[in-house]
Amino acid sequence: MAYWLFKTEPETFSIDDLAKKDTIWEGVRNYQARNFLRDGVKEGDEVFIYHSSCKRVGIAGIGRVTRAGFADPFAFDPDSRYFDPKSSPDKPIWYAAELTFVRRLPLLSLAELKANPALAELALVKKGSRLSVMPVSSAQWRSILAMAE
DNA sequence: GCCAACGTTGGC
DNA sequence: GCCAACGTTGGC
Repeated sequence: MAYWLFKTEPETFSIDDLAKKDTIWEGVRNYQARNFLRDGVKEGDEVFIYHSSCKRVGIAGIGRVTRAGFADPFAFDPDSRYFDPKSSPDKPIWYAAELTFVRRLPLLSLAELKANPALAELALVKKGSRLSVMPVSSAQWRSILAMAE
């Protein structure tokens, strides 16, 4: 089983929303993140949910992948803001995953995460990183969970 | 709201 | 293939 970190703007979709309802993580339109969704993310993997662009940025909880490696259906919907006419069901460009809620964590702020030397290699804390889907090693996962205790 | 960092686009 | 212009992300 692998671990990941997904970013979301809580005003759009938060850990509280995930707690209410399973969701398709759609609208990832960055090729590096797409590659992780297409090739890396598998059913059963666990995911830190990170709240970005808000008052308290940081890791807010955990989800689990219930379905992975399928084409992002929103790319085919002309009415969606994520519509991409270059993507088709035959040759999809964009991929999605489905998540279910596992649990909340006491918010681990970005500042705390940055201050932990064990997380220096985490893409999230690297300067200028804007990846919205990124891998988390099992060692990093354990370090972050330990911070939440 | 500002702006730095990064990704994408398109002219040449 | 280069690179300037533009758009987006995301912390502050």
